[in-house]
Amino acid sequence: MADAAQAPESSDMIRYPAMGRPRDSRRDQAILDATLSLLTEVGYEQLSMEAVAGRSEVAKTTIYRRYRDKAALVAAAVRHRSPATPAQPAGKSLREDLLSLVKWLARSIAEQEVGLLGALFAGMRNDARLAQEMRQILRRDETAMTDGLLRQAAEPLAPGAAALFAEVAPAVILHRIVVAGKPCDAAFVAHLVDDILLPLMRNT
Amino acid sequence: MADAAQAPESSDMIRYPAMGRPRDSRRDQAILDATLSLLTEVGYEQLSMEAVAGRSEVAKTTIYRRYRDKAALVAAAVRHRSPATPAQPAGKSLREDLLSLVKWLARSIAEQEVGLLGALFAGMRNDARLAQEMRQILRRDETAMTDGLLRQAAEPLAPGAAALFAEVAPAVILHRIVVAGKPCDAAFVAHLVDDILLPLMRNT
DNA sequence: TACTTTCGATACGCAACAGTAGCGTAGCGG
DNA sequence: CCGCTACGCTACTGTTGCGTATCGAAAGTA
Repeated sequence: MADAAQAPESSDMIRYPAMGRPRDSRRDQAILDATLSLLTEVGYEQLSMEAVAGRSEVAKTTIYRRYRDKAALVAAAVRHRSPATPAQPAGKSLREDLLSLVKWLARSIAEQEVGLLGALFAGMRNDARLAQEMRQILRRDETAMTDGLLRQAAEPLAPGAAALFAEVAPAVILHRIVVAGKPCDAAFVAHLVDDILLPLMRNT
Repeated sequence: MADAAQAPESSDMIRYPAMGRPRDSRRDQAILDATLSLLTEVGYEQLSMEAVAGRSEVAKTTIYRRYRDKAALVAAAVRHRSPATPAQPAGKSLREDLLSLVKWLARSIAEQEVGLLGALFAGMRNDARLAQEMRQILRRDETAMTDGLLRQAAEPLAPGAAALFAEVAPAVILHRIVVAGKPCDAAFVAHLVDDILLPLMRNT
């Protein structure tokens, strides 16, 4: 049992053998970290196994001993990604809660999720399974966030309000970053909260 | 003057010489059409010059005679794209107008813009100029749409209402298609109009 | 110690693709 | 007719990148 916990063995990972020299778990970690960071930086197509090997300071053979091919490696890295939960603010007022939540969300999307989304766009044509996996990951973050909002809100919220928030806030932020190409500064965050989110959530 | 009109010569195009056999404009058209359709199908990275040559039934040399490289070809194709304006509905009620407009917008995004956005994601890292060009194209469609809405609306609209529509509607549609991975069916269109857009625009 | 497996290093084989070059032919203008 | 260019075709160079093979050394286990 304890041994099994030390060898996580995601479903994409090639089975760990019982005999001989054991694998180095620090190399497991280094490979996944390098894959994830490169994925967000350059996207799926531009991600090369050689680059992963270089950044993780590991021989290419060491990667292929663990993962069958590039798709399996990327899937494992995405699955391995830590959830990234927002700091829960002490709910003083609904507006303050939303402001801090949207500010965190904008940072999170700009820094990480845009890269993942690029990979999603590119990969969804070639590998539907990988695309589905990424959608799951992205949704996991968003639901974790709205759950916290619903639990700690300063005002009692209608059940549909949190769902509306989850539907609208990430969408508008993403659209601004990618399509408009403008930064999500403090003015934009305030605009999103005051002109869009608060009217919607109070109206429900 | 008339001759200049027949030879559009976009800025990415290699200059058309004054002597010798003239270029065939049908080949110009076929090259740009093939490039654009392939771009929306497979994205920028996966777009190969060989595929463009094959689909347009043109030799690869004929492409390189016109465009310096792949980036110039794609930029010219994107710039050449026709605006795709929505059918303007006879404004019976604001809700009807919004329903038909959102329905058209959802179809348009699902069929074309997702592919262009994929190219945008991929290209924005390698070629900032190309990314800027694509943003311009995408915005051109959206502003054309909101202008029509503001002009023909059944109810008088606040000046901020059309801007809110342009900011929220494409964002939520895109988010649903890409992140949620669900189709924009009639139920979703009604939900978007009744639960999000109408409350927002009436409140302004 | 014998056996098994990991790990790094390097070199491959293979395919895809960008971009170029040369050749022969087809059109257009002077 | 002559000069110029477009066009298709084929072949070619150079690069990139996936995935494999091999070898020797290291590190566990029986």
